[in-house]
Amino acid sequence: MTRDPTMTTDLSGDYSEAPILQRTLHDEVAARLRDMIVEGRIDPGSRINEVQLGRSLGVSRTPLREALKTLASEGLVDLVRNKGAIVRTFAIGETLDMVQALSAIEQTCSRLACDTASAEEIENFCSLTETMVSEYGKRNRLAYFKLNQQLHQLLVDLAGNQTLSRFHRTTQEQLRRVRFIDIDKADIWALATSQHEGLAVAFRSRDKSKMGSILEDHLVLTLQRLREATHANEL
Amino acid sequence: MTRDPTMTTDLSGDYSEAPILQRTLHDEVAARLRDMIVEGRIDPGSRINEVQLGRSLGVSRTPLREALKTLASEGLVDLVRNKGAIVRTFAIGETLDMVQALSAIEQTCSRLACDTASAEEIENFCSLTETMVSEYGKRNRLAYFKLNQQLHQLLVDLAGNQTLSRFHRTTQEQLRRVRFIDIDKADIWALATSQHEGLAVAFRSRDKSKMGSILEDHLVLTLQRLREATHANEL
DNA sequence: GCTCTTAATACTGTATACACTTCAGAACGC
DNA sequence: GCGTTCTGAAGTGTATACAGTATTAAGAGC
Repeated sequence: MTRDPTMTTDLSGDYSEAPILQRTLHDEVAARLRDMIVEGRIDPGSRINEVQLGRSLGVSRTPLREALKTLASEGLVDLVRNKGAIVRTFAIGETLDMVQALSAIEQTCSRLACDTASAEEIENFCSLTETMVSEYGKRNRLAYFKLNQQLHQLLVDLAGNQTLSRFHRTTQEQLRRVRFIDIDKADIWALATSQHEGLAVAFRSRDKSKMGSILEDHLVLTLQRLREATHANEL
Repeated sequence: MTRDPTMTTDLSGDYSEAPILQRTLHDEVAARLRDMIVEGRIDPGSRINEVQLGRSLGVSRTPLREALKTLASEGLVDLVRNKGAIVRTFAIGETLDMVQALSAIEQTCSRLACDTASAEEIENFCSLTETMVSEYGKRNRLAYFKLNQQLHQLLVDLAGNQTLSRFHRTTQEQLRRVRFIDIDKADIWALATSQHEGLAVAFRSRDKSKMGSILEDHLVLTLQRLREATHANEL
């Protein structure tokens, strides 16, 4: 018996699924590094000095190196033999690729979700949309942004395909790097919001092709926004 | 100057892009492990003993653990604190998810490729298809199988979206685990082959919707095949 | 002054050592 | 006999040590 028996009896109800989340050091380090890279606190293209970074994080090289392997798999750094980890520079093209990929997943999933989602789930989606619209009404960018991301992910999740959900999640995560280039112009913001409203309506009537075309429009809008932003502000 | 000058002058032509491929130990180990898992040489669900496996591979725990982090990111193993790496068991549902995801990518990419691929590239695709069909004529399963995989990947690559290509590649790689469940029945094999022929024709005329519907049929066929196979042979 | 060579330094790649957790079985009480 | 506690072994998590490679700077030759 590894746990305190009193605890065990306390939990004897049905709490067995509690995740508890005991992170290891390399997990923690990976998370920290991910943030640092994504938020641009480490220059893209720069090499990562393991001893230096390890010291600043207060860990030895071992968990740090393990974390770097994870980040490499996620495409955030490149690993070069005898040079170590190099923070990956995202070409504009790659960003557009990622956005396009996200949209492709969402379009596929919207079709699937029309078949598989329960009425309750769809209502949930719609009410979340409403919340977002109301945040738009208040011009609350941060709340809007978070809800927006949540909605896109929810749409994908409702298709019930774990593989696609995972891919969508990691890609979206990586895009945090460029997400500060966000809704600049009021008219574009308004348009995006109305698209979301349309999406919810189409979802409620399980209209696959309508959802598809709205998402396609949404993609075009995003790409355009990105291209404009990147002209001024080279990544 | 790090290299022997005579070498440098020898290479002064235009060989600078040679990949050379100096793998590190953890890369090598990751590749080996990937194969072992994918080919079922390590039982799904079993824990991986680091010292034991390291000894059998002739490496210390350090590169082995680093390799495991990579495999974990790829979803081949789960990492549990104080228990180490556990070979992931693929539920049937997850396999179906992956197949569906692959098809979704392919459908999206076929549409994109119709716009972006050059005539030459399309011809290349068509001739590869012909090669595969001729292998089908000889009932050469292995060659057929390889070409089949190549064709699917090529179609995706022709869309020119790195993100989608990468995802397609890793997912296909993971599916090697269940690919031994392959074309059992002659009629299904014939049907799949004819679908490929149709795909090439449609691609030549850049007929997006035709390609989409063929790929959808192809998916249905694959799913059906998988379901039948998995009924008999539980994974 | 410039280039090439060479030596020293810094840093990565790998192995080993130590600490802590988990698990299994023995010892013990009842 | 059954359950509980303790103890030891086994194994993972992390830190450190060592080896080999790249890079920088100094020096020699011209």
